[in-house]
Amino acid sequence: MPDRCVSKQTLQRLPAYLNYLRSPGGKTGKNVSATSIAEALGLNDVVVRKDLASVSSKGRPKVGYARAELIRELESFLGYDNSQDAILVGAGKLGQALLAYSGFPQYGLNILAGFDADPSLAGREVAGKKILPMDKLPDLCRRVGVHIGIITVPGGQAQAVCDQLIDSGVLAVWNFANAHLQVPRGILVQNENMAVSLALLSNHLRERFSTKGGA
Amino acid sequence: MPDRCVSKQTLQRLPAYLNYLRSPGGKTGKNVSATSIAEALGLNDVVVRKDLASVSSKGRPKVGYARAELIRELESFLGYDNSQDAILVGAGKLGQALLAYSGFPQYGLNILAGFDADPSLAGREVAGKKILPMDKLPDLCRRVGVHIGIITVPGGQAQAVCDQLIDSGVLAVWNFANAHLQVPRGILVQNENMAVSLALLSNHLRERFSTKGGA
DNA sequence: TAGATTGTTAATCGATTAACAATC
DNA sequence: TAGATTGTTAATCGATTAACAATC
Repeated sequence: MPDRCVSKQTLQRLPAYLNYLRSPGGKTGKNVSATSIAEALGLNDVVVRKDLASVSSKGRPKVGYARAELIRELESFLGYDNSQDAILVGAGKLGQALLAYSGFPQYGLNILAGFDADPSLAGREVAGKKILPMDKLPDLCRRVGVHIGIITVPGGQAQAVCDQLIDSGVLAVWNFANAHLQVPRGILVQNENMAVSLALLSNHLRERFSTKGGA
Repeated sequence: MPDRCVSKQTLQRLPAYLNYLRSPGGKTGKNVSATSIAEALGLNDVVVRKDLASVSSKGRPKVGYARAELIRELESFLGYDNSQDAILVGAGKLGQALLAYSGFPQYGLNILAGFDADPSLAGREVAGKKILPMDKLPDLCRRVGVHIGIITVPGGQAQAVCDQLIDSGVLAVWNFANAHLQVPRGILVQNENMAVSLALLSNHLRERFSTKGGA
């Protein structure tokens, strides 16, 4: 069995491999080599080979990997074939967009419901998903065994919501709020931080212009 | 003047420092030390000190940094005080949510308009922002000098949209589509890839349960 | 002064890359 | 067989951490 413990870097590249293998744009033979994936994605081929080795052990010299099987192995490794239940807190614009996004099941995420502190939102539905009042949260989480919580509240409320989620049994938090969340050991916070992305974009533009102007 | 060329890792941490300094939760003295920031965010203090040194040179032994000035320096370094124009392509659910998001100006991003290939969307407004047909894109970008393009179309269309953006003068692409984009040298693609985040969440849960079950 | 804090220089760690042996 | 491709072992690179000197 391949090693289940991979580096964060590897884990971040695996979805790109899967995406490439699924895309109709790529080469369409029965087999696919790490080398060709590397070339298509602009990566070093040894990196790809090492990454694939942690997901599959079916690579054959000269032949490569069986495309269909590698896809299945990646999907399984990434948990796409084993859906996890999640709940979302904060049914504002972003929260509703996520509730309505139909692509998550494909990635093994099943959002059961949204929660919001605003009582006027309670009872509404977004894309067939109920928005419930906050006091229903602990019960639902514990009863169903929800382990993933999605935070889409304003930054100031994020920590309180996070604490509540963890109290209710959540083990992994997907945080869209611009806040640093304090959590106990063993709980994962995955920040989807737009401010970080924007900083990288802005820095790229500044560097480009300063280079052009300077040299 | 502090060094303008910082590592990607540093750049990713700077917004967290700024966020912490702005937050009312933190200590509220006139001065703030790298050590205290490090402690609050769970980072090594030398990392924070090195990061801050690339943004400011006003740190004083025993005293630390003047909070207000450090905030200004971070904002300036991150480009929050120097807004960049952007356009968005793909006015579906996610696209509309981003168009409507009122927090971007705070981060120096100003979305001028949305574009969509669907003619039935053209002419609509979302939060005061026009949705325009695709054929208006090149002209607007060039006329205004837009350098940032946001892609929120389905994966299959992302590369074509990306090419069009670059043709129209865009230098940095913020890609929300699940697709690997091929771009010429000098163009930045910043992927906001939900699949990657979900992979990290899913992996955490798997590891937690396998550890619990195994040992 | 004494001690907290800064900034720097050296050591450690981990990831990437390069070189190579194994194999279909 | 020959050559493409895999997987592994060693070398390189960069980031983090540790140790230390400087200073208000």
